[in-house]
Amino acid sequence: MSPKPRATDVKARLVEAAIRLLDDDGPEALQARKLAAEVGVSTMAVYTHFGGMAALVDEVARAGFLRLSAWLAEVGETDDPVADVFSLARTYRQAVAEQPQLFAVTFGQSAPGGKRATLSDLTTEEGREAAQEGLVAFEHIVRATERAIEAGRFRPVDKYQAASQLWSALHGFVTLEASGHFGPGEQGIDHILIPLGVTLAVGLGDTVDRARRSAGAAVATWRARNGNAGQGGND
Amino acid sequence: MSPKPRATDVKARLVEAAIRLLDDDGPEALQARKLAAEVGVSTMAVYTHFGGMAALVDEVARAGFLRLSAWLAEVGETDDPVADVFSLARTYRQAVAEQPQLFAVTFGQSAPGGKRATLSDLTTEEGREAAQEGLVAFEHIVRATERAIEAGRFRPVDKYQAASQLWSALHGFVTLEASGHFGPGEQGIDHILIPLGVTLAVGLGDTVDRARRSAGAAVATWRARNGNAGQGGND
DNA sequence: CTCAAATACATAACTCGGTTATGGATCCAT
DNA sequence: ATGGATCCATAACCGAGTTATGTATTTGAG
Repeated sequence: MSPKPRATDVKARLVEAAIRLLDDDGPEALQARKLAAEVGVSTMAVYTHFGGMAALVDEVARAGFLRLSAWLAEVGETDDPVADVFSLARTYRQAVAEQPQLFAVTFGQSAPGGKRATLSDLTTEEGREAAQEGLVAFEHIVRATERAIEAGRFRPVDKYQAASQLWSALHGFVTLEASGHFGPGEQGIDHILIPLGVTLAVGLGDTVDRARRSAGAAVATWRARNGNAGQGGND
Repeated sequence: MSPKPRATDVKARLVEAAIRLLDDDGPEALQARKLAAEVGVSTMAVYTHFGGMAALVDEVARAGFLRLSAWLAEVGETDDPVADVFSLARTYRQAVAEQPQLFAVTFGQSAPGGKRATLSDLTTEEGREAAQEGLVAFEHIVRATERAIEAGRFRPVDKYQAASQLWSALHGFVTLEASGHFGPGEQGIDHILIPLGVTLAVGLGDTVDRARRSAGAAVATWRARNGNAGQGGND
């Protein structure tokens, strides 16, 4: 009745191979034949486990969100919620910068086959799950925003509304930076992202002075945690 | 020596058909055979005029930027530069909302074949031209920002830097909205985009009061120009 | 322990879509 | 008019997703 499938890990290995090949060789590496060869199985494995390439790609997208959520979760909370917002932004950006191909898929910018119109009308079940994971990542921003409001740094507006503003700005920056605007390396961070964060914080109610100090605190935290590289670093 | 090619318009007709089919049938309609059939030629026309589908798609992307630039140019300038920023944002959003498929291609979110890693390493000549057109669209935002600084509404920061902040936020909002977040219809505009604009304006130096008035003025201008629909409009 | 059902997967063929090879028709300059 | 180049129709090629089919292996039941 319920012949539990053998505990092989072919499914997981396919996704792992997909992510690895994706970052190494670009989106065109996301091919059933290549992945199957990499894992050492036939292309049929893709269909028994996923039903098709689309679902496998959605699973890769979901993996991106999961990785992002995990990374954002590591940021943690300090007693300066605005600094935490900056840290979340820096982390979000770093994740995308380190695995641009993966997040291009995750954000639907590079769907092999040109599918995926909007996140709302996703076809596969895996796709809907991926969208859910995206909301989990968003929750981290909501939390920090909420604390900033509670701390009196932001005006008492709806936290989801304020968080959506921050998310829009952050996501837009990351997207445009990944597209090549704002120059290579860390340029965009100093010239655009941090000033953008200050602008938003001030616009949401913080003072210029406190916002700048929080930005500086986040930078210090970042350097302490990731080494003070990134000066001449080309990523 | 210079056998000027016959003045047929097959090339333009192919791009037009691509845009039309794209909006009607989605990205999967961007196929050499479908386009050729639509125009009434063979697939070879794609290769004589573009060299391949990739270049044709880049031309479609460029058409999106051109359309966006043209639309933004129509906004014009009033004596309230901050209101003009709101109007530009509203227009930018509207263009994407009306032709989401086109701009998904333009912004590289839906490249048939899964190409296009970053805008910086575009392969085809058309692709580079498309990127150039994107900068033209950006210039409209720079102009309005510059005038806002000159008018004393924004602090005297670098206009490109300030405009990049606005652009990031705007582009992020539009992208996320097109992905289905912020709900359908005009919801996102009232709940997120306009508050986001106020936040940014205030953060850049404007007062809350003046920023809100400018937002209101832009809304009034928009309604006057496009009819006061959009109340229950589902786009 | 045996057996039936279901799962996992190999092999190979099918389909669709981008691309290329080839040849003919048309247009322009000389 | 004629040579060369462009445009494009026909048809074949090729890569990649998918499907058809068969087999082995695992699982649960008796």
